[in-house]
Amino acid sequence: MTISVERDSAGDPKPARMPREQRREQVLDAALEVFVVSGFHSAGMDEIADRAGVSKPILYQHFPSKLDLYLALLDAGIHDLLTLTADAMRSTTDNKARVLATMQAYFAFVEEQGGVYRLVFESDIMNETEVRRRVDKAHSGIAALIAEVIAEDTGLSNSQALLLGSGLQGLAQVAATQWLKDSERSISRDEAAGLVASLAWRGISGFPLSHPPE
Amino acid sequence: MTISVERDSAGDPKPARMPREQRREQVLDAALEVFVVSGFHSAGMDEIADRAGVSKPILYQHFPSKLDLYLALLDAGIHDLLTLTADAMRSTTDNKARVLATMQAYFAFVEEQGGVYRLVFESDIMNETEVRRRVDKAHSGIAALIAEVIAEDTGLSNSQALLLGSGLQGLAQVAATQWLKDSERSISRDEAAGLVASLAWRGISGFPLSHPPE
DNA sequence: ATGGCCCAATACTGGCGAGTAGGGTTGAGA
DNA sequence: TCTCAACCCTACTCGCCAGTATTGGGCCAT
Repeated sequence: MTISVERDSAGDPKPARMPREQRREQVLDAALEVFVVSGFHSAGMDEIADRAGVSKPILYQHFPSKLDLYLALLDAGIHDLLTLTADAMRSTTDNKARVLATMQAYFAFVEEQGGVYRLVFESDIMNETEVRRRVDKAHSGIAALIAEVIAEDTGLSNSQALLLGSGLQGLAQVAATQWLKDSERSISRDEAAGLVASLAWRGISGFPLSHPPE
Repeated sequence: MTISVERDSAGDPKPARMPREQRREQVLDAALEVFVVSGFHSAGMDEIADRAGVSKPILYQHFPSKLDLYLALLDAGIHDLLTLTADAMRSTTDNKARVLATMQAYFAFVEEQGGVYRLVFESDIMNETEVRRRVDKAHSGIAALIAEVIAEDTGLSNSQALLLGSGLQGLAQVAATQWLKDSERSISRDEAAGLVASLAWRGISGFPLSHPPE
C-alpha cells in the first residue's frame, strides 16, 4: 500500500507529511557527515546523495542548492551553540560559576555527535556572505554575553569588555577543539573545561584591582 | 597596488624585462592581495596574473601550481609569526613581560601590511593536507612555547600546560583579529595588547595555588 | 638592413561538479 | 491482463577555471 499521495504542488497549508520530514533529516545527517570531513568545497552532492541513500534530484527537492543545504546545517549548529551557552549563563548568577558552565558548554559542543562544531569554527566558505554573516553574528553574540559579565565584575569600558569577551570566546573555542583533537583523553572533559575556566576566571577577576600592566 | 610597468630609460610603456627575483616578488605581492580578499577557492589565477601585470604562463614559470603559490605565501606568513613570537619570548626572562611581548607580537602580526594573517588564521583550504600540516605545526609550536612558560610558572602537567598554551594562542589570535576588525581604533594597539596580556598573565599566574575550581 | 631566435601574450583544452532532463519500473484501476 | 500514471534513478549538460599549445613581436648578430 502506498502512502497517501500528497503533492506539494499547490502547497499544503500544514506541515502534513511525516515521511518528507524524516527524509529531510536523513539528508541532513548525511550532508553533515560529508561536510564535516571534507568541508564545503571538497564535498560533492553526489556523495551526499549516496550516503543519504537517495538520488540527487530528491536531494534538490529538499534543498534548492548546495549552499542552502550547508546553511541549514550551519544554522542548526549555531543554534546548538547559542542554546548551550545561553543556558550556561542562565544556570547561575555567580559569575565564577558562569564562566565554568560556559566553558563546559563549549567543550560539550565540540564533542557533540556529528562534529557540527567544524562548520561553526572551521568553515571553509567564510567568504560566502551569508555564511560569514551568521558565524560572525554567533561569535559576536557570545562575546557580548561574556562582555556583560566582565563589565559587571571589572568596571572596564564597553569596548574593552568586548575585546576581552571576544578573546575569551577564542580561548574557549581553541582550547575545546584542541582538547578534542590531540587528547585521546589524556585529560577528561570536565578537568579540561575546569582548567581553562579557571584560567579565564582568574584572568577576569584579577582586573578590578589592576590598572595598565605597567 | 597599481601595476608597476617598469619603464626603462627611454620611458617605454612596454612591459619591461625584470630580474627574476623581482618579478617573483611582484607576483607574490599580487597573489597575496587576491588571496587575502577572496580566499584560496574564489581566487583566480587570471586575476592574480592581471594584478601582477604579467601573463599566466609567466606566473606558472615561477610557481608550478596555484597551491604552490599559496603555500609560498603561507610559509612566509607563518615565518613572520614565528619570528615575531620567538623574538618576543627571547626579549626577556621575566614571564610576565614575555606574555605581554608575545601578545604584542600577535597584534603586530595581524596589522602587518597585506593581511597575511588571514592565510594563517582563516585559511579556506585547511582540508588540503599540506596547508593543514603547516598551520597546525605553527600553532602547536607556539602553543608549546607558551606551555613551557606555563609549566615553569605553575607546575602543571605537560598536557595541562599544552592545553592552556593552545587556549592562550587562541585568545591572542581571536582578540587580535577582533581588534583589527571592528576597532576603527576605539582602543590603541598597545592598550589592547596590554589588556589581553594582562588577562592572560593573571590567568596563568594564579595557578600554582589553585586546584580544580569549586 | 634583415633574418632568425627567444620570450611573452593570447587563445585554447580538458576535467570537474552543480544542477536537470528523459527512461524505466512499480502499482493501481479497469 | 492491459493501460495509465506517478515516481525515482541514470545519464546528460553547461559553465567554470587551472593549466598549456599556439601565435605574434622584439632584440641581436651578421
